[in-house]
Amino acid sequence: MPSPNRLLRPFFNRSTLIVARELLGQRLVRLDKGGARLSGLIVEIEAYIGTDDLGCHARVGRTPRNDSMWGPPGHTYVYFTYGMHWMLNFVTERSGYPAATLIRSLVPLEGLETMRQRRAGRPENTLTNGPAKLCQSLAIDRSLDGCDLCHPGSPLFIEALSQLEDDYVMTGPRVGLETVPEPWRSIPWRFRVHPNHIDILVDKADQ
DNA sequence: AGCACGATTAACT
DNA sequence: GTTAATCGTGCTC
Repeated sequence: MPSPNRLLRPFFNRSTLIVARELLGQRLVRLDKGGARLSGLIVEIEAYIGTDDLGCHARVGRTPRNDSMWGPPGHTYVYFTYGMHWMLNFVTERSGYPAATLIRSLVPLEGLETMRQRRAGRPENTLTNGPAKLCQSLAIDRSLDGCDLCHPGSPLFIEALSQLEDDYVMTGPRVGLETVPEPWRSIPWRFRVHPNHIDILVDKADQ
């Protein structure tokens, strides 16, 4: 059953910075085993753009690991790091150009019981407030690498809500790039929903 | 074949 | 604030 407001290919086939900015406040939906809906609002996201970006995995060229990032927009790029964590990205821009957005944090909306089970023993406020934590709660791993967000019936997609006003968007340097040379280390390609606006956003999404 | 390291997290002082 | 966990990946020999 196609979702009425699912974001489609043209949305992702644009400048990565625009896509990242506009994904803030949108609802990420994961159809779990059995079809149960797990979802959350995207409140933190980062952009990784091309082979010149020394913070981007594509800096080493096309490899089996980062292959999805070079493919068509609107697909996932899911990778494994630190020997234990999965990370979720959405591929942007034209096919052949490697760029993606890293989903760093969600506010959980649906399926919290399942998320709690997968994050057993951890505090309630740590279900999806980190790139590896949200992948654990949503059961995202290698099997979802290359998944087409725009394909009807896909187990992962974005439901469009209203666009966030600029007043509620914060930008800054990307996280975890301390060893990356400037300007890439400090370039403000991290986007967040202002903390004071998150409750309002959740209330609107609940309507 | 061997090596150094990572778009992180949790547990520690 | 510091550090261990843990292994796939890409690089060098």
